[in-house]
This record gives sequence, structure tokens and C-alpha cells, in this order.
Amino acid sequence: MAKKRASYHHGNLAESLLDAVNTIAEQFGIEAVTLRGCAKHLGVSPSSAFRHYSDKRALFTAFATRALNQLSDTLQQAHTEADSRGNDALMAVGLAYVQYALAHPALFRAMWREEAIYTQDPDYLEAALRLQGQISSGFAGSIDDGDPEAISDQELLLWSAVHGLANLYVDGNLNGHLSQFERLKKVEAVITTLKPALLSSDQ
Amino acid sequence: MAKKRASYHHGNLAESLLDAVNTIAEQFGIEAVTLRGCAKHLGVSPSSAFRHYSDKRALFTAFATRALNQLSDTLQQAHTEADSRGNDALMAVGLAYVQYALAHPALFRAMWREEAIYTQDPDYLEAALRLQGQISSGFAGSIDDGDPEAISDQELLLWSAVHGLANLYVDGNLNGHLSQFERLKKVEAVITTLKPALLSSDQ
DNA sequence: TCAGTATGTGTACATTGTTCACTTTTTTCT
DNA sequence: AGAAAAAAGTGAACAATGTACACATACTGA
Repeated sequence: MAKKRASYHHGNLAESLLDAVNTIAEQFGIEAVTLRGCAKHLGVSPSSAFRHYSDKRALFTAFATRALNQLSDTLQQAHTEADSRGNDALMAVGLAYVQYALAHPALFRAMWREEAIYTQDPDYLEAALRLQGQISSGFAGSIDDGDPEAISDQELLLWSAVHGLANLYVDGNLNGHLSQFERLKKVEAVITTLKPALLSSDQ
Repeated sequence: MAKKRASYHHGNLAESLLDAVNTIAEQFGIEAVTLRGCAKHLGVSPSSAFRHYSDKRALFTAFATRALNQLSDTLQQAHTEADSRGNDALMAVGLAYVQYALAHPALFRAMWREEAIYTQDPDYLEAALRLQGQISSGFAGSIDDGDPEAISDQELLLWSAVHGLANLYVDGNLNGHLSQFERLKKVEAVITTLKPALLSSDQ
């Protein structure tokens, strides 16, 4: 870390700071991320961060936004892949959601730190809505329409279930004795159990 | 705050510190809770806390444990009340779970801060298991048996769903335009949608 | 009563977020 | 091209925080 750079200016500090948060969060947890630590990691003075983010919270907001979009990308990919293989999209998306959380616990936590980010930031809100849309996209007849705030009971149920699973595995120490693989098997079983409730036609 | 006490010794500082955390967390959020702030709130020196908790994390662990047990108490009460009124226990417990989170967001968050508490603490683990048992108790044929680590797919599904709902409402800014009451209505609708998946006999 | 233990105090220190005046580079305008 | 202005990074500060440690005070049991 802290390779010395040739020029006085860094060139892309805003983005690099997000990378630094990523690196440190993955390694030591999101709570261990400090502004000074990120700066040192990049070989840059502590105060330089303030040229790009008004404060720590703003940096964390940008990071949360990036993480949300990354998760959305992952879900989108899982959906596409399931479609092309003729697999169930709901199952694929649900599994991918929990799998992402298990693979990147610190990033998953970073997305939802109400008290540590500006949750009214437009970019953050947009990313959160995109994620919601990604969950909904697995449902037949789902329309990515004008009022994305409206979410059906079934859509919310699926989201809640996988979001709850992810949180219980990542933050609650549920099934601490199970391996990652066994946990995913359990997730699959739970989604299978849930499935009937997602198919009833009377909406 | 900081009423001066007559005696040099406080008498019940360990417990009072938890109360202070509670007060400050409810008012300013769990992230705003500081050791020094709690001490000042009690009119006590900052270092006194260390006689009762090895560090901030230990204090937070004790607080999370207390909050978990408080939530369990609430669920237990909801269950009993539903039984005596002939209402559905699963619905009552699920609603009470989310309701508690909405009423005490900072406490609910405090229970699940993996990076800020000692999640292997025996008391904490016990409280978490008790909560799991409380969720399971609504199911017919649930036995509070020897191996509480084993949780059925249906039990985990219910827990995940309400836990996910609680988190999405508390930390995600889901349905930000809805009132507390409307949110609870939505929760009721989601649990109703979920219900069929919890009743199938083939386990 | 008195020694020992438990509990609270005060001072001190390293780390953190943040501010501000300053320097260095890049861009823009004529 | 050269000057003026804007953008980006620096270093020294400051207050607040968690924590350690030597000390003071109160309680308890022989």
C-alpha cells in the first residue's frame, strides 16, 4: 500500500477512496474503516479526502451506493443466466442475494447503515430502488413502471425473506456450525418452502 | 442528567450504564453512544465503566443481550395474548417482531451489530437462541428440545421474513412515504401471503 | 477494628474526524 | 503563450473518543 505516486495530484482520488474502503472493509470489517486509514492506504494526506467528500458519512454513502449497484448487477446476471438455462428466476435471484451477502459480509452491511450514511442521498435512493426492481423482476407481470415505490405483497415477501436470511447469517450467528455450502443449501430449502406463496394468482 | 449522588460509590453502575446506553441510543441512535457520554449522563467518571465492562464492545454486548431478551419477552406476551383471544399465534408473533423494531429502531439495530459486539459471548448466544425459540414456539409440534440449533425450514422462513421486513423498514428506507400504521398493515398483508407456506404438513 | 477487596477518580496518551491556511498543479481566458 | 482562476493535495492544528494506570474512597468479613 501507499505506493508513492509521481505527480503531486493523485488523479482519481474520489474513486480510489472507494476502493480503499472496499479493501479495508473486506479485510477488517466496515467498522474498522477510518478516513485516515484510507488516506494512508493511498499514500495521501488525511485531509485530501475532504476535497471529494464533505465528510466520512458522505464517503460511506457513496460506498454504500456502489455496493448496492454491485449487488444489483450480480442479481441481474443471475437472472439472465437462469433464463438462458431454463431455471427458476426467483430461486436464482434469491440465492444470489444471500450468496453475495455471505461472500461480502462487510459490503452487505455497508449498504444498510442507516445511522452512518445519508439515506436521503439521491444516488443512494436510486440504487436502493434499482435493487428493489431487480428483486421484482423475477415475477411474471412485473412492470418496471413509473411508481416504483409500489411493491406488491409477494415481491416484498420474497425480498424480506432473502434479506432476512442474509442478515441472520451475516449478523445474527445463525447456524454457526454450518459451512458456507450447507448454509446455501438451507437457503435453497427455505426458498423452496416459500415458493408456493409466491405463485398464487389472486394478488 | 448527571444528578449528583450522595455516596462515592454509585451502587449499581453496571446496570445503570445499560440504562444510559438505552436512553442515548433511543434519542440519538446507537452509533452516537459513547462511553464518555454514558458516564457523563450518570455523573460518573469516564474510566469507571471499565470496572464493569472490559471495553466498549463488552458493554454493547451486554446491551444487545438485554435488548434481545426484551424482544423475546414482547413476543412471548404477544403469543400468550393471541392464544387467550383465539387469534393466530404466528401472525401475532410476526407482527410483534416488526412492531418492536419500528418502535425501537436503535435497540433493534443494537442486537445485530456483529462488528461491534462479542457475538460469541455465552449470554448473548443464549439470548439469541431464546429469540429463535420464541419464533418457533408459534408452530404446532414445535418442541423446545435439546438441540435448539436445529431450526426447521418453515420456522426459519418465518423468522427470515419478519426479520427482513424489520430490517428493510428500519435500515432500508422502504416505503418511506408510509406511516407507521400503514407499514404495519403492509406487514400484516405480507405475513398473510406467507401463511400458506407455513402450513403445509409435508415437512 | 482492620486488612483486603471492590468500586470510582484524575491524569495521560494515541487515534480519529475535521478545519484552515497554504502550496502545487491543471484549466481557462485573452 | 502567459496570466488568472480554479481544482486538488499538504501539514499543522483542535476537540472528542477509547483506554491505561496510579491513586482515592467505600464496603465487607475475619
